[in-house]
Amino acid sequence: MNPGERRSVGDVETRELRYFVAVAEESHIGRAAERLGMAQPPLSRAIAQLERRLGARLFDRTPRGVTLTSAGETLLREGRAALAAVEAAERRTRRTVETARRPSVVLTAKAGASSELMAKLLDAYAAEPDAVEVEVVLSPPGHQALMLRDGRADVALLHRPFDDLSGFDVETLTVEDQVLILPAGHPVSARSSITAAEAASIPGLPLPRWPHLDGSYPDGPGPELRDLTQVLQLVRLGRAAIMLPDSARANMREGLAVVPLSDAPQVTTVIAWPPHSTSPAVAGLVRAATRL
Amino acid sequence: MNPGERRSVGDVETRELRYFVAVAEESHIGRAAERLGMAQPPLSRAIAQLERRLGARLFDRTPRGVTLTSAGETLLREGRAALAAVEAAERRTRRTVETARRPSVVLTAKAGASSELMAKLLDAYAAEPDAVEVEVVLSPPGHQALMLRDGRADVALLHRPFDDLSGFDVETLTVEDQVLILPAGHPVSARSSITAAEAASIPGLPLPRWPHLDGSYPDGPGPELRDLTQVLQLVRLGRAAIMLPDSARANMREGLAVVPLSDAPQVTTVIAWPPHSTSPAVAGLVRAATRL
DNA sequence: CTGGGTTCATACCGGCTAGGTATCCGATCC
DNA sequence: GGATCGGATACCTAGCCGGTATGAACCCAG
Repeated sequence: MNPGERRSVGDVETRELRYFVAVAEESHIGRAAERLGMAQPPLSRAIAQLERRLGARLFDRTPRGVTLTSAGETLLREGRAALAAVEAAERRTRRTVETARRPSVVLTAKAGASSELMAKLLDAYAAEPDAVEVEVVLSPPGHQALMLRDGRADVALLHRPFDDLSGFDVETLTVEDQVLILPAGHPVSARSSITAAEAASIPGLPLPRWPHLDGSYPDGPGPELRDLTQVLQLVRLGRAAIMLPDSARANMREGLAVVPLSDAPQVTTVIAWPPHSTSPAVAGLVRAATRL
Repeated sequence: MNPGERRSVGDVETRELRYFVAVAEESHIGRAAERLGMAQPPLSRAIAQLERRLGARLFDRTPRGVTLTSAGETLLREGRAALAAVEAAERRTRRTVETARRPSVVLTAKAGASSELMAKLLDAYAAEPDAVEVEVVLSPPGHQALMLRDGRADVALLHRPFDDLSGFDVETLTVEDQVLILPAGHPVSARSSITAAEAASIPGLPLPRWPHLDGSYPDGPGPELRDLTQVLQLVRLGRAAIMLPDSARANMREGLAVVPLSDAPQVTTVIAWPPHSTSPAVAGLVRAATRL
């Protein structure tokens, strides 16, 4: 074989994609190399080689690091999806032998939400004749879809419009309006309804900020929080307000008031699973969920 | 670094996936090696190594070749999807620089169908102010979804329930009933409707068989055909009948009769595109399509 | 039962390439 | 203008990937 053709154009390896994603996320080859546990020069070379192979400049080199070109942005988006798919293939293959020994199914849901729905779902499924063990993974908001994509979970409870449902098969479970939770006795709590825009600009009651998937926080005036109970405590103390789906009333204690939001999007809870799933346990969970 | 850990568990390369898929498809390591342009021993080793890494036996070795285990079937399904995703990442990245020079969008549709819809769509899109060149790729039935998945196309016209739409964003364009096309003058052509089961068992008029994605044909009595005009000719000659969506009447000539099918599933034509598409041309085509 | 054919596995070897170290170049900032 | 930071280049080493030769297990024919 011609040495120049040993690696035909159009044959990107996952290692290269991992390198690329690391560099893109760090915007810095040196730091990315450190994160990858390797030296900077080979990483520089690998990126350059990938750029040559793709016939596209992926980064603009600046004195402070590197920034993505538009081609790079495409590769970041698509490459992440591709890496998730490869990881999913790997995990699900491993899982196949595991579940053959002892059948089980991994269900993931947002920590601290849908607990009532979840309980009913688990009960309903457990009543099925061929029910297997359900491993429940409660992960931080927004991670459920990722876990489903990369094979760490078999089924997930997701929420429209917050989660990205693309690529999944879904079945709708509940649709709820959103409400604004604020301190009991606050003047606004007397109102019969409020708009999202108004809710976001109540003097002295900023909406809290939630972390992104990578752990960073958006800019804004509100407090940075990751825990729902923390937030509710803060609301009780008169330091914040928060928009939540209607079902959140269930977990509420004293000291809080509720005002319906007139124009906030409805929150849909769905059960989602990867397409082409062959697992009877997943099918059973979905069946149980839709029967609720 | 410890030599034994240079390649951490959980780090499958696309090359390995390609090897695995080839072996799975050939059910024969030697033939797969030939197809891959390599010798058999390294391929054997690569598969064994992959099995070790995944901790799962992927093939049962038989004296006549190899057969997939259940873990192998999982990896075949998931691995194909992962490879398509990697190829998509690569192609779309290349495409980004190409379309920056000269904007264009690749639309794929089933050869020999939807021609009227297609014409209207192209006209409607061309009328948009920022329309770009549309590269139409007519591919054999069933290939459209694949092309969309691996990045060879940007948008596709697909048909429920024939195409697998999972993983795509879609917008429904038309819904049609199916009809049975048979030779004019045939006794059955006098009926006002017919069931799919009846249509499949008309004496002397077998339904033709269509090739699978890999080019092989399903078993059955009907003729093996890949071309719609061929089929219609055969129908005219009184040698076959065929079930088609209602819109196929448009392309029909003399010598053919049409009987509505009472229980065949409706055929939905949709325009589909990969989720997270950032292409304004794709958005424009979708907009134009939904306005039809 | 025995010999040949088929198919995958093992043994061994060579070259490519991924990764390491040392160093350079270019830009920025005081 | 020197110091610093960050990426690129040069060069070397070793591991791995792929090739050839051969073994081992099984099937089938006679």
